[in-house]
Amino acid sequence: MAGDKKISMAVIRRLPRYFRYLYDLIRLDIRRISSKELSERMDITASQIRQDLNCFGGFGQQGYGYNVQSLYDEIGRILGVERRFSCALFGAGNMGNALANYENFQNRGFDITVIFDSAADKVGTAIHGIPVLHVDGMESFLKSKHVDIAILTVPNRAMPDITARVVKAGVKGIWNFSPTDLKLGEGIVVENVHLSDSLMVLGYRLMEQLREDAARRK
Amino acid sequence: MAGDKKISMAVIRRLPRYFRYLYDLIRLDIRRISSKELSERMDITASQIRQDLNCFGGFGQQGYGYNVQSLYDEIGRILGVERRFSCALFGAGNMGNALANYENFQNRGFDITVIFDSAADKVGTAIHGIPVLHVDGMESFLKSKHVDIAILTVPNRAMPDITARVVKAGVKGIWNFSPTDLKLGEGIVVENVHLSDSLMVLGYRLMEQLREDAARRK
DNA sequence: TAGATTGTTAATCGATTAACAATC
DNA sequence: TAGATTGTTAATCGATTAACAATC
Repeated sequence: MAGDKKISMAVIRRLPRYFRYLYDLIRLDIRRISSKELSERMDITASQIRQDLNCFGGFGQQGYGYNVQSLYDEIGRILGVERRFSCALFGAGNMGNALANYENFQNRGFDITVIFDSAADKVGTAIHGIPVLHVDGMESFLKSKHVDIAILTVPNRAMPDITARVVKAGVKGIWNFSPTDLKLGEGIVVENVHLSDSLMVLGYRLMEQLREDAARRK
Repeated sequence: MAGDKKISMAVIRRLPRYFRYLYDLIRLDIRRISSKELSERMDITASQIRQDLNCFGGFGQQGYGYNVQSLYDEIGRILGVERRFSCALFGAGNMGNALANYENFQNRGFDITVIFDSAADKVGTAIHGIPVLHVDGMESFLKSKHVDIAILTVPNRAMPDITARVVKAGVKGIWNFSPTDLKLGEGIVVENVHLSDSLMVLGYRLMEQLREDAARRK
């Protein structure tokens, strides 16, 4: 049922993955798919797929399965790909550069409208056509342009100041690339991309794997 | 007990976070901490902290708590920060550039020893002192230099070819920045960084938040 | 010793999987 | 109609939280 009951984060985090797989199916010109077939492609159980989708509504048809295009559209709608968010990128370093140049965010409804930095040689330039302004002037820009999301790629030491200021200026979402964990009040949504954490987990799992390989060889 | 029973991924993914918080405590010159105090800082339950740590051994002391430095050392050891992995970076685009310039991976024991690309204007140059070689020659390099990890920042269309080749050349871990989900055999460890997925989840949660805000205002 | 806090077992909660009646 | 496959309920599994005896 498409009720209003709270959807669990576990389900939400799987939605973009469904979205990607369905897009692939469309490109392969596959028109319909059963939870069974999809489960084999995605390597999750058919049960989970049906449970997940039924959090949002009955998108399938008994005896038939799911129409690929309409399921894709539905999940896109749930993820809100048609709405647009205005984003400000903080930090014009290497990661900031990479994100500013990444076309894909546009397609997903995220417009990076400004980049803030404090380095004199960067302020006044543009990256991928996006103007780089001095961070001192963020408040008036964020408020007047109604920026929804701050993308943070600033050094750790700058984090407390920057986060406090963007939140005060009305930003509601933060995409955080710094290792700092943000402690913010209610009503601010934070999504972390902790690259070092991810790499360390890879390292742990790799060591574990190598230990297993060694044990098997014995 | 420091047994050999399989540690769950949920626990492993929390380890880098403990590691970061303990490092912060060291810098604050805090010598000991109880699970209660740490739980308040990290916003998780004290019970969970004690359960997590006890997967690996009894690091604390009744009536005292945990010694910050030695707990930091223990978790570092579990995460294997002292071992070194040899990494090859594929793709000298914006993301590749950002990763090549990121000092922090070195500190965590990951050495990027080579960058592979196919663009004539990039091959033969160096990024952050790391040589950019043509991707055609990857096999001999990967094998002779015993590369452990491939960091993939290549376009989607190049993924099937590149992954097949790095695995064949003996790479055991993949840090994947492309939206492609890798389907690999047993024994290859893959850690994904799906930036678009993360951003879409942020978008979903933000819409949800805005709906709640609107409901509250009524 | 008394107080504090761990290590660990038991209880609870939530997420995943299995089963099957409903229905296309 | 018969076969297929969903939507949904029930069972299982695993992770989190609570409780408390052990012990510093």
